Amino acid sequence: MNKKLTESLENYLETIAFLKRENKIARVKDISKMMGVKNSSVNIALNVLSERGYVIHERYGYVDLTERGQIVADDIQKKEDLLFSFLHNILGVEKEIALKDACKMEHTISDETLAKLIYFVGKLDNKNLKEPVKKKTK
Amino acid sequence: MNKKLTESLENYLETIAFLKRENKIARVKDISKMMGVKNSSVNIALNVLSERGYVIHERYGYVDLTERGQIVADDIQKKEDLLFSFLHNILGVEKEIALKDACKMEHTISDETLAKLIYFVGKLDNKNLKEPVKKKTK
DNA sequence: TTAAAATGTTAGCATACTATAACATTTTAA
DNA sequence: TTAAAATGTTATAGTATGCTAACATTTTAA
Repeated sequence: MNKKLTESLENYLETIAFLKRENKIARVKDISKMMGVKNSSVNIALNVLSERGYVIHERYGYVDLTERGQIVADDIQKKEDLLFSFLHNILGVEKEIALKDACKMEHTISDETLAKLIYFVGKLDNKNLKEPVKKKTK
Repeated sequence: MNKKLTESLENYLETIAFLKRENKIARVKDISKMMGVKNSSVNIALNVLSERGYVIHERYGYVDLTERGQIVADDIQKKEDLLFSFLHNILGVEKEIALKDACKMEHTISDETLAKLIYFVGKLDNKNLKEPVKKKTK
């Protein structure tokens, strides 16, 4: 059985995915710097993520995501992007705050809410771009 | 200095406030039952909340909120209500899931996002109730 | 090519939260 | 009014997360 990842572990995956996109590789030091934690904390997290099949990490070597780890990272990134866009572009929340809020919410939002939000955002776009909104008749 | 409360401690305050509203009083057993934890866990949380001035709890007696505790509980409840309403009434997320999501988000949403959401919900209501929406002219 | 610097790892400790089990107090009902 | 039941508390332990300090390895630059 595979327990759900904690928020912290999800953040490690997300960070590793980001570093791989940016630098092609991810190192312990980059991860700790980006996340504001110590190398030792990164190591411990990596051990857990390795055991559970989300990352590959050879001693003193680079850190890589397994397919399973990449899938989780992509999923979270997708949530973050949508939440950030909703908060910033639709609600008008300031960039930094919108990002901070999105980074917390991405770990807790349910698939159902995510789906509804995607639909809602799409509908809003249509309204704004294509036609005036009609009052819904009861 | 007063550190921010953890999500867990905020939940204890929220539950105590709920029980006081419903039953006039809050007891350790009611709290543990509602939160799905053991009495011993409640006790430890109450000790922390007492020390930090959020609750009053005499040994073997009822649990009460200080003014400070009540203010925090009210604040969180306000956030929960707004988030639930947005998720359920506007996005159309099913009741139980909307509540579950709101109960997580209420601990992380920033004041800025909260304010923007209140404004947005108000605007939507106006649109739906008073007049068709005009496309915003650039 | 080797010593210093940079990076990575491990051991031991701290905080937050929850649980179980043993014990204490209060409430209840016979 | 007192024994049983209900409720509350404490001691001890486990999981998750982070830190510092000591140590190991790799990279670098002289």
